[in-house]
Amino acid sequence: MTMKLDLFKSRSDKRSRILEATGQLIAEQGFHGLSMAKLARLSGVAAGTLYLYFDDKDELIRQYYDEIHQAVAEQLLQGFDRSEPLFEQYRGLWFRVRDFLIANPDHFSSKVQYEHSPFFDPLRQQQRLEELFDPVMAMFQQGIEAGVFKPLPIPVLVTLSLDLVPLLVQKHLRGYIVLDVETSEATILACWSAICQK
Amino acid sequence: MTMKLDLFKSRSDKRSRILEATGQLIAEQGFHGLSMAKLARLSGVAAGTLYLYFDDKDELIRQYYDEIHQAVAEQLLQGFDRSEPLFEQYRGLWFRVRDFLIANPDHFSSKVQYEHSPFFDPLRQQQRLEELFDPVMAMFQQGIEAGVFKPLPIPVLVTLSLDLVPLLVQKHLRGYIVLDVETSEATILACWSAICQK
Amino acid sequence: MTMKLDLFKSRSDKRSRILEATGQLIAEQGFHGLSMAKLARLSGVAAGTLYLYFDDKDELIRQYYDEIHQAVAEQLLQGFDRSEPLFEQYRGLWFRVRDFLIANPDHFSSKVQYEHSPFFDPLRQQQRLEELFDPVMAMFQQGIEAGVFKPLPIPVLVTLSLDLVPLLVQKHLRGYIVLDVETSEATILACWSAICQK
Amino acid sequence: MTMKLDLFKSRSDKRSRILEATGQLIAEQGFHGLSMAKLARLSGVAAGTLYLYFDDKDELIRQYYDEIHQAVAEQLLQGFDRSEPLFEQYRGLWFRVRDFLIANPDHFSSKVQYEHSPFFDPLRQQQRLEELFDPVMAMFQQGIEAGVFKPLPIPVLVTLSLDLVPLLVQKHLRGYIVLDVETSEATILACWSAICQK
DNA sequence: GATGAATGAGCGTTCATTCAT
DNA sequence: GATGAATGAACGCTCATTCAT
Repeated sequence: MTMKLDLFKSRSDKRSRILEATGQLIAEQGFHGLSMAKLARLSGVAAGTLYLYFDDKDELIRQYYDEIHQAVAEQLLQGFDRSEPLFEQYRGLWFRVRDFLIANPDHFSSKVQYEHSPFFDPLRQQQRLEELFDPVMAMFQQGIEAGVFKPLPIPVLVTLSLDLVPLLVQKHLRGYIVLDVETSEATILACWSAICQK
Repeated sequence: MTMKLDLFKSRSDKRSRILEATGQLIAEQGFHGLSMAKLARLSGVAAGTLYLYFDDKDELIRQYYDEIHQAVAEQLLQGFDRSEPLFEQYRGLWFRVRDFLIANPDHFSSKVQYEHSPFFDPLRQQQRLEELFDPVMAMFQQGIEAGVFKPLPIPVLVTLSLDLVPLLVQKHLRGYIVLDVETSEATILACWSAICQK
Repeated sequence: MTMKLDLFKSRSDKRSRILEATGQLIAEQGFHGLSMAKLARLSGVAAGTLYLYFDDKDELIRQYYDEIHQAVAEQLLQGFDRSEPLFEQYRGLWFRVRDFLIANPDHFSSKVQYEHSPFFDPLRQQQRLEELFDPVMAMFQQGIEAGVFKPLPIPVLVTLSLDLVPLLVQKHLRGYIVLDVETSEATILACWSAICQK
Repeated sequence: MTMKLDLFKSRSDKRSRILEATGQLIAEQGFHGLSMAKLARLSGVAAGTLYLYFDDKDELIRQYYDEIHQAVAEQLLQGFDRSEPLFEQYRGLWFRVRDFLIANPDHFSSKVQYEHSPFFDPLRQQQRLEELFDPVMAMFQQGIEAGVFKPLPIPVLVTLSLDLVPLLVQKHLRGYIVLDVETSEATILACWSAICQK
């Protein structure tokens, strides 16, 4: 099973090719290197055609990240089994996030740039994330209700356990740490201590 | 005592005004909205004058963030007392970071945009941060040697305890959570569990 | 039959207009006065449009002079008949150069400015000239082999006979001399003495 | 005896330094690379000071070339002996021009750029040249009157004999020909044939 | 006389977007 | 639907010149 993303295989062929080229361009040249002209060339589509499928650059980028997030969520939740013990659910998710980010090293940077660009609407994003990751929210809810997790707001619990994985992977990719399985397991336990009662 | 930054009050007056305007422009329009022409207008300075004080846009941005980081480090470390008990040192720092980010709500976004821009040099940054926050590194080192903290790499301990503060403040500012003193204290304890042995 | 150049009448209409405006601008304001903004205005074209037809200013200038040189060569060699006696070939060419330079008084100055500008590549130019003026080179070769011309390097013979025409026309245009037919005929004979044996 | 120019050793020290730096800058970076800021730096003088000695850039350049031409004329006429036979006078001058241009390979290019720049006033130049090279004009006049030279206008005779030296040296420096003593002597004789009766 | 900080018009170039075909 | 030529405002940057000190 690969963690590499394979996307955009639906709807209009042109639309898919454009979004695919968007990803490729961002990966190769960074968020700032995304110009409509380059995008048209790489998509094999005329410049004007971009505007048949997307209102403007903003919309294109928004839709690109919407689809990315959708796909990422599906991939991360594949194998997420709510019937497992809480710790197993959490630990599995932690590893899937780690593996995905290591397999897609540009993803996090690209996402961060998007989230701090003028295109980004934080409220819209929050709603989508809650929908996409509803099972994860449910897991935290269950843990609180069962008295296993501390009675902190769920977003705090998420930060204490999952939000730091991208930060750790980034340090790993830059060579500041080595996030091997052993270190990961220790960190997972550390986070588990953070969110659990007692 | 205010946590609001008051910077650039040294060297040439023009240079200060330019750097101040840089901060204002990034806060108002985002990193992408920083153009030399706008900057000149807001500084009340001619376009060419910018180049008397900075070699080019790269240099200007680099120097802007160098000064910002210097000032932030000084402010965060003010009152950081290595003779206090470990927990007190850590807790005090946690609160100062929180208070600073709440008082300077654009700081984190601006920093993140910079760090994912083509101007950014991660190696140089890493070195500077270790110098600026040397006492904090020493605190973690001491905690490990005393057997209080888990024997994890220091960058991991940093992530588990301090790197999440910006994420939490961001959620606070967006209204997903309320990071009041009570929640903060609970979170501080949670992080403390994460990094401590046992 | 006019000696005035009529160029750029092929390919895209816009491209022609740009090159025509280039010539006009150089004639009116000199090589140094050629800016892309002025060029766009005079061409009746938007600034960005220039870059649809030419990669950058260098390329535009290079292509402008390539086309000019091509057209000039064609015009100067029109009626150049290798079957005529050597003297007739040479004399005819001399007059066509004179007439052309008088009809296009800015041509020489423009050419000289180009050849001393940073855009200019002397090697490339030399090759092109030898190709364009191949029949003239052949004429000199033939003269040497027939023992009519002195056994000097061809470029020296060219200088002794043809390179001075622009200098003379320049003096004529500035009013230092009057290069009428009589003076021309005398000068042609003088040059002929210079290059011929005995 | 060197043919290298040593100039500007008179009048105000600052003025000399500025003109010296002008020559150095043109030699190193070409005519186009001459900016007032660089010139000030290289002269060791403040930008504003340039305008104490010269009205503007035009004037500075004009005065620079005036002094250059003066010095060049003096150097070329050193040893020019009107009492020698005509051919010896002419031959000696030819060689001094050749040697000077080879020793100062940038001189010709710089002069040509100047003469085709907007700073240049051809009438003024013509008058100065006739004054500076008065003995040479006299030589040609004498040759005509003695019936040795063809009764052509003097500027034509100058072109036929001396104006081509720079062209030949340029071809020499670019490697198209080798202007050694032998070739020079042959060319001198060729030019002599061009200007002499018979 | 001498300074050098300051100016601002101008430079070559890019790019999101439009629209006639 | 699809094209791609065309736009023109905006970009980062340079430079001859001025003027308060």
